[in-house]
Amino acid sequence: MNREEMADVLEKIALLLELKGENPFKVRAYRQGAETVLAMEGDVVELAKNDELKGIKGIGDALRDKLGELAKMGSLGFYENLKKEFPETVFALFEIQGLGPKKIKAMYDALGVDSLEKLKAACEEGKVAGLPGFGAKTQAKILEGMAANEKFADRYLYGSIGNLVEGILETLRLHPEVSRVAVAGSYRRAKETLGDLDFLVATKEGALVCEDFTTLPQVDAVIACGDTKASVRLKNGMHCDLRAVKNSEFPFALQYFTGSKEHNVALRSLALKKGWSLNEYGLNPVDDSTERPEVFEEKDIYRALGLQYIEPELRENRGEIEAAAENKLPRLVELMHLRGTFHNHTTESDGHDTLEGMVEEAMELGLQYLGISDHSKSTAFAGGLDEERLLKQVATIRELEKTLGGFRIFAGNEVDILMDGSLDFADEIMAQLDFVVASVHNFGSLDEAAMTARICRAMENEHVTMLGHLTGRLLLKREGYVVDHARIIDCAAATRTVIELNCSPMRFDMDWRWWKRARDKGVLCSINPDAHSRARLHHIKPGVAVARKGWLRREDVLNTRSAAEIETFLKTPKWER
DNA sequence: GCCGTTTTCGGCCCGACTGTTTTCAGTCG
Repeated sequence: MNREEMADVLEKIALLLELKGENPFKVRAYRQGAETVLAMEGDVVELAKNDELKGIKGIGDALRDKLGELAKMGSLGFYENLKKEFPETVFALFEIQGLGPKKIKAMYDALGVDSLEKLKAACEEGKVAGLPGFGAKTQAKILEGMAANEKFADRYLYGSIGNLVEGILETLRLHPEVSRVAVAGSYRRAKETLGDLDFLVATKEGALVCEDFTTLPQVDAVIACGDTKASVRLKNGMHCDLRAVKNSEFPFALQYFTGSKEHNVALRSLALKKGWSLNEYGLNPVDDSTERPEVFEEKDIYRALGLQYIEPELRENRGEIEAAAENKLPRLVELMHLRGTFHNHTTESDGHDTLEGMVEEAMELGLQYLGISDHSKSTAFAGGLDEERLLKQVATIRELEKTLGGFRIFAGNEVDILMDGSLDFADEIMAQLDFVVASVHNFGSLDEAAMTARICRAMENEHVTMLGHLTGRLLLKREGYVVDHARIIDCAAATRTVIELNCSPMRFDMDWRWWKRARDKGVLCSINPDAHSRARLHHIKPGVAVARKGWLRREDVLNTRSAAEIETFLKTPKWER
């Protein structure tokens, strides 16, 4: 039983109680509890075992007992009983956009719908449209939602599985028969969503390492296990492969299994032109006239082909091979370059941690400054601040900052962009802030022209420092607003507005595919975690990887600048930045 | 089920949007 599994049980209880029509506040207490378990400090499993959760906000007597039972016994009687009332397959129904507990319950009671299969059949037979409160449009929306889910099926968020990957890597590294270890595939390329995981080891004992791999605690089921390859399904449902190769083959296998397919095809055809045949085992001369190059690491393969080393994040065949041939690859930004970060929430709006807690974590991360931007008043569901609370928060920040020995807190706000592109606060209020993140949170169904114009109008405001989560997308869940990226980038360049790379794992918004264009137009990026808890400040790490994927260099990222440089930047009139 | 400088009961974030209705229920954020 680990932290994630404990949180998952509470989350599932919340769903089942909802389905039973329980008091919505009780449901929320369980959901809140799941959040708390995920975000809280310390070893929550150990604390629960020893009944030391007293005083944790959001965990009361009932949840404390249940978490204790879970940690000690590995299961929870209350949950097991609850599960008996509905088949396991109902959980999948909640994943469909537009379906909530009431509708699911109505279909369950009237039609016996308790799985995706039965839901699909009921919709296709037109039975759903006939239920009271349902209609033809609802039925069509459900089918649409199911199609979207099938499209996204079995994919996972890059930013959410870092710990899982590190854990597996660590175990493989410790194996006595393993000399080299790497994670390859789309994870290594920092793709925002992943279908599976690929690990690679160099070993002389392939069969043994493969066998041991299948017994990792993260493994749920073994699909295949041979001398050079093992395939498993992990406990989170992810498909995961291990490849075992000889040490001399390792660089070739790493290059090959990192991909992308498109990059590899282009690379192999380049190799052929130079008289080599490249595959996952080696670089071989097509005829006997050429001598075999010495290859010890991946870099040597690229060198042998007359290329600069291409960082994994760039391997999408989007111009990186041509750039490498001309020695024109960018020197990419690195995590150690970050000096601070903007766009973070506190308990003043919908964050889970206090201002002090967030600052403490930022200091722990080695940052020099932190930007605080809670929600503005229009985002009422998130406890958005009105003018009075905002200015009070600014005063609190100024006072706290004096006690921090030079650590800077920049006082800002995530100000709502209203329907017409005007902003949630008047200019004279925003003028009292150090920075403003302007974001869209509603009217997501505006058409492309209206949404683009709305966002551009917001950027034209002199107080808007940066644009938050450009498309509002939620990866694997919801497409973003339809916007004209090119026009917005042009507008950002013209108005000297920074664009955020929101590195919440479900966002990574603006998308990496647009950053090179923005960079070339002189638009600055801010790598922002949009952290709603101190733990989520750590998302700047996958954020940097995705920024690298967008070809961004240190100088393209605002928050690689020192606190003093930021101070100057923010004090300079926007149009002169 | 949680919480408390109105503290052991009675609140608990609430507005927009959609599709179903003819004034509202369900979902989302």
